[in-house]
Amino acid sequence: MSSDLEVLQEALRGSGQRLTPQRMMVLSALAEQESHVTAETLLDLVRLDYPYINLSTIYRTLDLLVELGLVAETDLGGGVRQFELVGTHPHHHLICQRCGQTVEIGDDTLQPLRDRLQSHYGFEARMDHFAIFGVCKACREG
Amino acid sequence: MSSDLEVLQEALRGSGQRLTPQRMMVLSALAEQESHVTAETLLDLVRLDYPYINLSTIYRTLDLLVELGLVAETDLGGGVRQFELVGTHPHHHLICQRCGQTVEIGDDTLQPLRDRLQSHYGFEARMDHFAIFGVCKACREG
DNA sequence: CTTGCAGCTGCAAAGAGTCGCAATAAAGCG
DNA sequence: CGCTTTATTGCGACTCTTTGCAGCTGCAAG
Repeated sequence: MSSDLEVLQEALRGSGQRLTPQRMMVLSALAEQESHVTAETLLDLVRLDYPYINLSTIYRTLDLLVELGLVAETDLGGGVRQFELVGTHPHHHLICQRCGQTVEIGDDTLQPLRDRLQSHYGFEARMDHFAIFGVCKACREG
Repeated sequence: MSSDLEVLQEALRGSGQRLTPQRMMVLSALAEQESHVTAETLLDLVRLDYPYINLSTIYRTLDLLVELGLVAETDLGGGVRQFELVGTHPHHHLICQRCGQTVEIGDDTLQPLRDRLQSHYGFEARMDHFAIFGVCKACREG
């Protein structure tokens, strides 16, 4: 299915931006991933097809996709940012600061907060992929 | 008031760590600030008293203080991290991705989410200073 | 008061991400 | 199909932050 590419094309056209081979390759590499990827990983993946692509192009493309709401970015705590296509499987992470374990939670958990921000502040929160740090049950009891 | 130092001393003793002049200077510089500061700013402040302190000491001290829950760190989006003493004035930020404006919201807004994470997942979320990105009312209507 | 040893500090160098700029190449147009 | 405009690319330099290491120091036991 090429709907991702179509969405990209649409989004780019809408804001007067260009559909370049590099952008298509980045998006296609993203679409192949099951889970989060780093910029470095994407660089390697795209270089399989096109060895001349530059890391800053990857970053700029990712920034653009994030801005368009097509990609979610998250810092899961390791000092490296993770990127992921939005919409396929909306979720968030609880990260234990003691043991480092991460638990995935559904997007519906954040809906009440979203609603509240909307009604109280008129703010449309874009929480596509949140990382919430804290202490897990096991570590608190141990 | 020296309660910050007492808290620090207590916390350090508990985990077998040391109370060094550098750490005291960093904490004291933090305590003088009204609002967020960057590591670089802290470096300048501490160097007023002790010109030999190293930037990595600042970062390591901040990491430690964050781990102990005394300091909150936030990336407000500018690529530079902001640090702030916890407890004085718990708050969070809504940041508009269009116009860049930030709005401060009270900590109580996040309490329902905290409660939910606690009851559903046994997870004690540490959301000391959140940055929530999205689109503000003005930008959505304009 | 001295000593031993974690735990710190400062330094230098590596990682991660960003920026400015000249060259390139999409898209639209005739 | 070639031309023009202008966004985008690739590159190198730069910023912010982390890490490895060698030497130093707080602190508690002797």
